[in-house]
Amino acid sequence: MHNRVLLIEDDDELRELLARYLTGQGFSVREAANGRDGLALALGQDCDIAVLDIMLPDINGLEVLRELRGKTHLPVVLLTARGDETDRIVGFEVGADDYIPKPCNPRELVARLQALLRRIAWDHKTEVDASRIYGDLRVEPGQRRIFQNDQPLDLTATEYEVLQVLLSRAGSVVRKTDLMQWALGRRLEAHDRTLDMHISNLRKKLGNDDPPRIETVRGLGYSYRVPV
Amino acid sequence: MHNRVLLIEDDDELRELLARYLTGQGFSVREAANGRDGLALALGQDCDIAVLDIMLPDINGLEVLRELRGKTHLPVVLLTARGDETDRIVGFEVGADDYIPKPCNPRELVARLQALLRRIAWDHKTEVDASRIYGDLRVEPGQRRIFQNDQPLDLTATEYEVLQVLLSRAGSVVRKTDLMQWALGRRLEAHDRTLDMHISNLRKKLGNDDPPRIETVRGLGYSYRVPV
DNA sequence: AGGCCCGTGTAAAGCTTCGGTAAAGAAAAT
DNA sequence: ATTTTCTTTACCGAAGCTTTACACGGGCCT
Repeated sequence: MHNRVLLIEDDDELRELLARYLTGQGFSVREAANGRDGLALALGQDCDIAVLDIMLPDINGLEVLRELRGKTHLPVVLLTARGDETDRIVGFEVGADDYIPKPCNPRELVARLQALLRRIAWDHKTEVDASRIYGDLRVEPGQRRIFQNDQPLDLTATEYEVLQVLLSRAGSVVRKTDLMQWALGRRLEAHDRTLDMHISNLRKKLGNDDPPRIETVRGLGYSYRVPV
Repeated sequence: MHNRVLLIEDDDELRELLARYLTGQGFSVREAANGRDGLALALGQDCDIAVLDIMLPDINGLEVLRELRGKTHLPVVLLTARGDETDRIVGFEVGADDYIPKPCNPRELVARLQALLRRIAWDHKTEVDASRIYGDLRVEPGQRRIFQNDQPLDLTATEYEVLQVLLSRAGSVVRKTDLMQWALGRRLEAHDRTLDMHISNLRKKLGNDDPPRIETVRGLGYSYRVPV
């Protein structure tokens, strides 16, 4: 639940289909349409697992993977054309953790992502557990705690999720419907004020600064003000 | 290198073919032609990874896997009939790490085995049998005992498992469902309070300190407070 | 400008789910 | 058979999620 997937796939239609499906399954998805962007995002520490198409317009997927492996152990699932055995084998050799042939079944993709994440959880301590810092806040995913100037904030489970999502996208606007899906795991229905309440409570716990750390973007959602 | 693979497959021809190929690739192979033998070998601690056919003459492969998961985290690659999607998804849910459709390409099998082993090698650093110390507690896996200030705690088998899992992840939150699976060897069903009871008893035996050594993370699980 | 609608902030109340633990029953070990 | 351990049942209190209600304010229309 609440894992962050990076989707590197140039086919817009497929990418958006998968993104929608993964989001519906509780993943927080970020997307890249080419190798360069994908690589940048993957190195940005803001995802737990990557799905990487081999056929990309700029850099070859395998090259992206090789590049990535020089710097991180981020788990990677390759998307390959069905039957292209060579790519597969090379992919594994370069350090992929899994591959799925295209056209792929989304349910299977989810199952594989979860199997991989579970295996990592068992074996312990990878990037998934690494702490992330945003200004005076520090997120400790292992403890599921967030510290402000090294003082743990007393957050409820939901508040932790909401804030963690906002932080992982610090500086950009998170739409309410997405925030709902990622942090609460369900659809935003009309007249549902739940999210507003959690935001309100979070602001209180973060200290009601001016300007507020969590900015309201009317009609859209919220955004954590990027720390200097 | 020289990893030990357990091959559980009833088709003699296929099994021997794979065995020969894997051996040629530098694996040390042991074989089982049915679920019962396979299970016994898998629990014998003498292998690093297992390849498990779903269709077996005696016990269903998924059943073998479920049984196995109660006791060990041994990585398992499932062999399934091509296209049988249900088996796959169920397989992942029961805790498989990967699957390959039959008829399978041996090169791909090797690639997948190696990807899995590599992932584990990265993540896995701790030795299994060494005693570990957490503050005033000392875990002796050999004796299956835990000492507090060099006094052995009088724990039951289950309590030992629960505490040992919590300790091995000290400082991180362990989800109830995982704790159940790892320590009790079965799935957490709704309204099952067994785990809560063991925690309650453990707290009593550890001395009901304040703040408690075993913290409750509401809605998620428990976490052993990391000693200073 | 005035009025209206809609989205938002937040206090307070309602309600559900979750967790602690005692006690009883079932199962396993001795 | 007896003891130990594990599981189930039941009850309670508390945590925290959601709903309700009302207030505020911006944007838009006339």
